Amino acid sequence: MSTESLTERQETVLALVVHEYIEGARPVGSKRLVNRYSLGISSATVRNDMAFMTEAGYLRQPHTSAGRVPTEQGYRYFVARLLGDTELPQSEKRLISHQFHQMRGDVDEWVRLAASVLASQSRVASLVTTPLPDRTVFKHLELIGTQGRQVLMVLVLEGGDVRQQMLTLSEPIGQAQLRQTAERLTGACAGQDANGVRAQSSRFGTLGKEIAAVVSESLERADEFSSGEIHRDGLANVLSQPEFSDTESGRDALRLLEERSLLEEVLAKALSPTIGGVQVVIGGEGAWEELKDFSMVLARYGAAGYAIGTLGVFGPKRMSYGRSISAVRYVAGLMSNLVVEAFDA
Amino acid sequence: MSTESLTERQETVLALVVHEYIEGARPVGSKRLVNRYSLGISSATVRNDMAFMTEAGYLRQPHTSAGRVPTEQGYRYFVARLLGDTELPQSEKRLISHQFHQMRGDVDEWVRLAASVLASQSRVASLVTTPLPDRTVFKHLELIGTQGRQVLMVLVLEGGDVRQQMLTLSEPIGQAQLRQTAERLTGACAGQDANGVRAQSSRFGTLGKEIAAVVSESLERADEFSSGEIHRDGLANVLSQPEFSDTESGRDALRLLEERSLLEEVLAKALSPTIGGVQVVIGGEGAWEELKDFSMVLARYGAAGYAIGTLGVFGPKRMSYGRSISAVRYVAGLMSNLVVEAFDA
DNA sequence: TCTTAGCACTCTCAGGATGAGAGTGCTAAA
DNA sequence: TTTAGCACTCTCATCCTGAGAGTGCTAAGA
Repeated sequence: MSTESLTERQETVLALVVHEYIEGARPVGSKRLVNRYSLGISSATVRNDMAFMTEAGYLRQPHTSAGRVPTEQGYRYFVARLLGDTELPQSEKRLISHQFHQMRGDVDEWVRLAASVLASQSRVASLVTTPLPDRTVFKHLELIGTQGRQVLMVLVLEGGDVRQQMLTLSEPIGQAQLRQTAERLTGACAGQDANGVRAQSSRFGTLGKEIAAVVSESLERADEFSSGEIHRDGLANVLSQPEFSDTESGRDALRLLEERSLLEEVLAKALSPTIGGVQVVIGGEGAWEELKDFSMVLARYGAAGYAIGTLGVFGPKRMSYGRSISAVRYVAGLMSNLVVEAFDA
Repeated sequence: MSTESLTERQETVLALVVHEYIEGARPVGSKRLVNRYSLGISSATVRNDMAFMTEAGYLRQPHTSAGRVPTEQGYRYFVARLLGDTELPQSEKRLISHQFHQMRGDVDEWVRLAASVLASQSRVASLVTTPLPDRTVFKHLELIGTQGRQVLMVLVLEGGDVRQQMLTLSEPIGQAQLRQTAERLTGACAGQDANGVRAQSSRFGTLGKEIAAVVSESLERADEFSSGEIHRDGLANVLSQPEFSDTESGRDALRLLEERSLLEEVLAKALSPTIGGVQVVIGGEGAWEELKDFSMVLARYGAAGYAIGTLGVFGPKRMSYGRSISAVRYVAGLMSNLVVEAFDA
């Protein structure tokens, strides 16, 4: 686990091992490397470098007399220092951008398309959460009586998000009074967050207080980090990866992808709350034992003051980081534009 | 493929073959049967019956001198005539019902729980769509200006469903006029469906006509059978089934489960629009070639005049139909109650 | 007429043996 | 420092083989 740095030649070898292993999914040997890439050195020299890097923790041998496989440390070094700034080819970008412009639908449709694009570009599984307002601010309230004491509350948030909720009032109230109360609340609380609404609460009558309590609670609930619905796509891609060909591990991979709570935790903790920048989580980074065989490439999208969501890909550690990173970066950019466009004039 | 009926003894044998094959996942032989179940006949007799039923199309031999496996026809006969009315054990019912009552959340949470329960009960994958109003009737409209010509339209439907949509008007309009128009439209169109709204349209001014067009279009869109979001759970269960242990077929299964359009088609066509009653789709029933290795057990839930959704399970033809049917029936019942409760006083 | 014991035959599948291929570390020479 | 050469190791696809389970058929029994 020493962090001594590598010579230029060693870096080349490391990069080739990572590349070759990602392509071929089997341990990479010295001879294979010199045969396929005409680097000007012999296999014995490569062997020496490999031995050094194995000692230093960048490579690993599955068994004596097998080729080398990158360790997590090796992948990290590769991603951080050897993988240049990758970009999707122009043609791909145009194609994707076209698909996004083709579509004029609701948020769910964007999310679905983003997940689909990420999955097909990265060739692993993808995750996209629906965007949620980053600071939940009240904008408008509507109360609609149904029958008896049952009332439908429609809460419009800054940024255009809408929530509906059924309330049971302590006594039946007519539509006229409901409307009046809703207008009063809207007038007094527009632009406030949960605490602001609570602060205004004393100004209202019984019904107003009752409603204000529900509203502030709802605003508060939204403020806790809840990632919204998580859309997945490309699950089948993960099963194509040879490391998950045996039933056991394939099932494990799927189980992780289905487990909402784990994913939410990773999305929340691994990503800095700022937008822009792609985060690579390799083998759980020591924090998540369950993820030790997996990597994720994640990014936030949206814009501060509007709404924020998360998207990314999930696959084996042996994934094409270049492809994944560039796809995630590009799609996050597109989605951010959409969020801003949709909520702006 | 003759449909001659079977003797009582043959039915017993068929039922046992189906049962044994579902449990053990390997072809069922005559000796095995007489050893494990003390039916009062010899293996030779069983062999004769098996030979007859193979001829008649209920059973199949994977190869000469292997045991028998039920055909689709065999499964259908079993489900229709031999599988009695199955019910979940009381203890399970209580447990599930408890989970549902525990939860006081929004529709998405119900859907998630239903999918989770179905998956764990049936031990295959589950699907649950969000409930949608069965006839889309306008109830209330709200227009909220944001900036410039951009307006957020909030459309409340009978039954409590809410949709939001961004509009770009042909010219900027102040909030006061927006509000007035919304009120006028609400007054004139409450209780109408898409055509009703269109019929009223001539009574409004320019802005009113513009909005009414969007509203009626939105109502219409909802009326086409769109199944809403499809929630899945228990995908990993499917991979545990031995028939999907090899990579190829497991991936196929997942791909089908991910394919929204196919699932929507099946849910729409296979199910009668009435609620109550569980439908079993075995091997695609000739209509869907892709589903020839799979079975689904489906039901609608909700209530006419409120909202309707679909739920069910998806697995190999060799699935426990008894368990699946009883789980689907019970969960559909619970969900129907929830829908009615939520939208009633 | 229906059932069953017996028999010869078939087919699968798990387990063991084997050899080719790929890779390694080490040593000694350039 | 690099490299050619060598002896050694480990995997993996392939082949072989025998046990086990199952079948259909025939002839005898109820």
